[in-house]
Amino acid sequence: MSDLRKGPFHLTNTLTRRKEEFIPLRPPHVGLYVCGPTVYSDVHLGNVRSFLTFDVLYRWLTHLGYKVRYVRNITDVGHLVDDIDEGEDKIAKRARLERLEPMEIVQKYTNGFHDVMRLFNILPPSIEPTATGHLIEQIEMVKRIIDSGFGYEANGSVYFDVPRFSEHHAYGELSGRRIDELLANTRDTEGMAEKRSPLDFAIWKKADPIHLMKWPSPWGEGFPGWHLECSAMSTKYLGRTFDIHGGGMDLKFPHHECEIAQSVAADGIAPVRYWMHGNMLTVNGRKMAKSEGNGFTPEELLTGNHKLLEKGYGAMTVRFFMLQCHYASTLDFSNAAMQAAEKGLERMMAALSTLDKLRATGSDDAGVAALEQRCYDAMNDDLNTPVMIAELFEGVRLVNSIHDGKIAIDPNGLDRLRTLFRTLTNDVLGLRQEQRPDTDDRTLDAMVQEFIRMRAEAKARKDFATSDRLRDQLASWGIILKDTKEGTSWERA
RNA sequence: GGUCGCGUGGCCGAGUGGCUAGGCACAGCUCUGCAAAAGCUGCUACUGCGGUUCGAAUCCGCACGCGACCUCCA
Repeated sequence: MSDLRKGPFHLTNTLTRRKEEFIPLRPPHVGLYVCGPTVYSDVHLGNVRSFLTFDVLYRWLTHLGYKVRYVRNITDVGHLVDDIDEGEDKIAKRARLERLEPMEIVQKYTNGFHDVMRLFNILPPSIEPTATGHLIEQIEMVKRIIDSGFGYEANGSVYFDVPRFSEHHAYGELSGRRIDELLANTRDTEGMAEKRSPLDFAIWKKADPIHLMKWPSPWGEGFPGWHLECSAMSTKYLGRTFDIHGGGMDLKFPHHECEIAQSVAADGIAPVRYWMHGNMLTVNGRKMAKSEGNGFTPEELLTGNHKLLEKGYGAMTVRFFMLQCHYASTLDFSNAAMQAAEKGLERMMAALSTLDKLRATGSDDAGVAALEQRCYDAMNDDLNTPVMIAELFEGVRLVNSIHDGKIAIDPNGLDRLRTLFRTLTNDVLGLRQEQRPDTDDRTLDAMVQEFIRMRAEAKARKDFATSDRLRDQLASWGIILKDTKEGTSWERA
């Protein structure tokens, strides 16, 4: 944990709405829970942003030396489509539409989700539990809630008694809601006859005979309520109280508010010490969402085959683009911003490989120690990736200047610079060279190298007409040559 | 309607009561046979109107504009 000396880590706790020093319950262990996807359709770029935010958190905590148990669930049952009482399970609905067994839907979109996570270099969690795999834990939790007096059964379903709970505990603390205001804003209570209050939410739902996904329980055949799985599974793997719970801003209410209420009701203790919420990705100022129809899938992003996309963009470009904005701010997607990110990432990755060629000839560290400290300060200040990236660009300038012989650095400084750069860009930010199938193609590379050789020969005999013709020919195929002291390299336009 | 948040230079986006990120774009210069790449230099912004202060983009109030949540959503 030597890195912890570089300063305390602060993060914004959305429960207190303040930036707080992060002190784990049982150092060096950290318990982290993040709400995962509901696997009934393809993930879109907005989802990716959220998982990316917590990926960086996970990477940073790990880098600081903490032993992180990172739990991110797969929701494979429980979300209703329409109204609270009349709705159909999302996965069951999808299964009906696609004429598949519900678990086929679950598997299909879970696989897709994992593919996307890999594409964006988002690390897998330590545990990835599913709701259907934890029915017993959920049923037990419902029992505890009933026993504590905050749950009641009605016609085979079990509801959480919000008004009663709020008489004893602070319901609405996380999202800043007041129960009387919530009641005043309640819409029509049609079809909610079973519930004592419109604010109550289902923790167990009775399944009608044709329902596809259902399990036996003390209250009859049914399925767990939507908020329950996170509470049950976080308790199982991280304990009744754990360090950090993350999720998208849009889950704050009611999902996370309900989680708190359930845990307090069942176990008598607040489940989470630090709540973290990532902000939304927007398109033309509007939240990217399935329901808005303004989302696109990673595949469309890569191919550029979508009306919002002027061209295709690599996964690493997107990752870099997102990291240039603080996680708590909204980020607007635009082609101009993506193209700027593409250029910036290229420059940074180029510096990373230039680093290998540098030689230490100086007598001091050229400011590397100070640069390192600024990078750590930025990350320790609520994961301020945009500021750290700004510092890294100062590092890029330093690398290039050393390469050009304009600045000298001593061996220790160079070592430190290499370690710093590789660690922060690869391990912490999770950036790597964009996977460009074309440039990885050995045949293509061999062909281009032959052109480069022919051009070098032409240049050697000052036949610039020929050398330029070769270069222009490559350019017309989208291959750009770059002459350096070490020779000529190439890249895709 | 209720709650919360935002409004920064051509674009994207950080940010602290005073010293005023970074990327992209643009312009000039250096290097180079030319170009690209790289380096250097320039471009000095903070919605409007009041107020607090020696001093505010940063604090307070009002106005305007935008968004999120209040129903599933990362």
